[in-house]
Formats: sequence, structure tokens, C-alpha cells
Amino acid sequence: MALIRNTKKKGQLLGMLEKAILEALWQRRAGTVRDILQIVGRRRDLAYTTVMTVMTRMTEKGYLSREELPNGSFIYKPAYDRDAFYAKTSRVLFGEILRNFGSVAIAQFVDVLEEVDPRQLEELRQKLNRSASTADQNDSRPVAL
Amino acid sequence: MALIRNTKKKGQLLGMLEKAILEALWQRRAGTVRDILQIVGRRRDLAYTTVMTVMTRMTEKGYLSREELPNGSFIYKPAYDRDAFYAKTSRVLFGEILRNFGSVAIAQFVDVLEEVDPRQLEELRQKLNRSASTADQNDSRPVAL
DNA sequence: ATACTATTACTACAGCATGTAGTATTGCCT
DNA sequence: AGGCAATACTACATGCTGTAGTAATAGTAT
Repeated sequence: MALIRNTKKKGQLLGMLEKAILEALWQRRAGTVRDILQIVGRRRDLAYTTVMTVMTRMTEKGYLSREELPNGSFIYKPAYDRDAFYAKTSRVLFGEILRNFGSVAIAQFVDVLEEVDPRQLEELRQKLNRSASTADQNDSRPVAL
Repeated sequence: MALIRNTKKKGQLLGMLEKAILEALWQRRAGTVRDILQIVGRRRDLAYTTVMTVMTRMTEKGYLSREELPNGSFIYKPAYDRDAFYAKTSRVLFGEILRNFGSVAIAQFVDVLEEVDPRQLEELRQKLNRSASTADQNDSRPVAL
């Protein structure tokens, strides 16, 4: 089954290698190309320049930042910490889904969550009830379509 | 900000033209290439063969089905109705998000929903409470698709 | 200082998806 | 039979990611 693509903005999707690099950087907080190659290339045969190319691109795309060392090489860092990235990405995706698929999507969310991690259901329930107590003036909702 | 791509399976994303074609077919329930061209090509200058090519590809990819008419041309239909498609797509996406981003994602969901369509919060709350009260009965109706 | 080594910058290409469309073929309808 | 319409096939541009070679450069060890 297919997802609807967000064709407007380019470079919206992270590939697997890019993702692996990000994860490695989050794990180490920072690292040189060689550091990352050591992690990412552990079970794969990757050329140094491959990792370097991708890291350079990711820097251009804004996922990484880098700092030049006295010796002319670079230390890379993730531009966002893991949670910020996850949160932002989730928001974007949820927004897409909800805007595109509306209530049909909402109906699925609970099911999927139940499948993936049932314990989180309770947490979600609590979060919802918390937000209910502060925003219950919405109770006068107009007739739904 | 970027999304994590699901590189495993190919052909996972629908382009804008593909999406427009699907929407047109849902709107009409069925149609020939020409029918769809008339809708999709209304504000764009599209060649007949462009639409045909894409519709053929979508058939191969399983998004559309088609039936040969006595005169040798084809009638296309969406392989899934809109709700089923939306539901399935939502499930896949939610699954991806939850598996990749875990609780960070869940924390965002309510916020986004509140932004996008606050009225749906109540619906979600109810669904959650329903699933709480019936959790032990394991009422797992198969989902369409 | 010089040769070695590590690092970067630049370039390139394959693979894949999507958008786009031309050409050739086929087959009905008049 | 001739023409119109639809399909099949082929092709190409663009964009993204993965992959890596080569050239340039600068630090390091002797």
C-alpha cells in the first residue's frame, strides 16, 4: 500500500544510510567521518568516501552541523537531538496523515498503538484526559459532518 | 525536517499525479483513461498518453484494477475504496512512526490533532475509553483489506 | 625538508521513482 | 477500406540516495 508523497518540498526523506549516520551521531553526540564509518560500516563494506559524501550532503541539507578542527578535518554533530528530531518528524507526519485522511486515520491510531505498544494506550488516555480538563469548553461542538 | 524513508519496499509513495488520478477515480467510482484525463487535465496540459502511462503503472503496482471492454479499451477502478485506502495507509504510517519514534511520537499526536481538528479529540477520547472497557474481551474484528 | 598519511572536495554513476510524452500497432466503426 | 481511438512500447528528464574514485591539501613523522 502506498503513502501519499509530499512532493512540494524536496529532500524530505531520509534514506537508510542517512538514518544510520544520524543514529550513530546521536549515540556518540559527535564524531568524525571515521568515527561514524566505524559504527555504520561495522557490518557493511562501506568506503570512507561514501560516508563522507553522505555526511556532507546531510550537512548541506541541515541535518548535521560541523566544526572545523585545527587540523582541518571536521567534527559533525546532529543539528537536532534525537527527541527533537523525533518529535518534529512525528508532528509533520501526523499532520500530513490527519489532514489527508481525517477521521479515518484517527480510528486507526488506537488500533496501531495497541498493536505496537499497548502499554502506551494508558499513557495516551491520561494525556487526553488531562487536556480534556483544560479544554472542555469544546464540549459545545457543532454537529459533525 | 525530514522523514525516515521506508527503503525496504519500493514504490511506497504516491506522486501527485497518481494521487490526483486516484481521487478522480474515487469520485467517479470508475473511468477510462479519457475520463480521468478530462478531470485531471482540467487545469493542466497533460497528454493522453501521460495519464495512460501512469494509470497502467498504477495497475501494475496494484492501486487500480481494470477490466477490458468489448471494444478492447479498459475501464479502471480503484483497487481499494477511499476509506480502506486511507485506513490502510494510516495504519502503515502510524506503525512506522510509532515503531521509529515511540513514545516521543505519541506525545505529539494529541497536540497535532488538537491543532488540525480539535473536535476529533473527543472522538479519540471515546474510542480510547471504549477500547479500555472492552480490552479484555479481545474484540478484534478483522479490519477490511 | 620530505615523504607518508589522512582528510576533504569534486566528480561521477547506477538505480529507482515519477512525470511526461512520442511512435507504432491494433482493432472497431463507418 | 480508411480513419479514429485506444493501447503497448519506448524513451527521456529530473531528483534522490547509495556508492565510490581521484585529485588536492595539509598535518606528521623522520
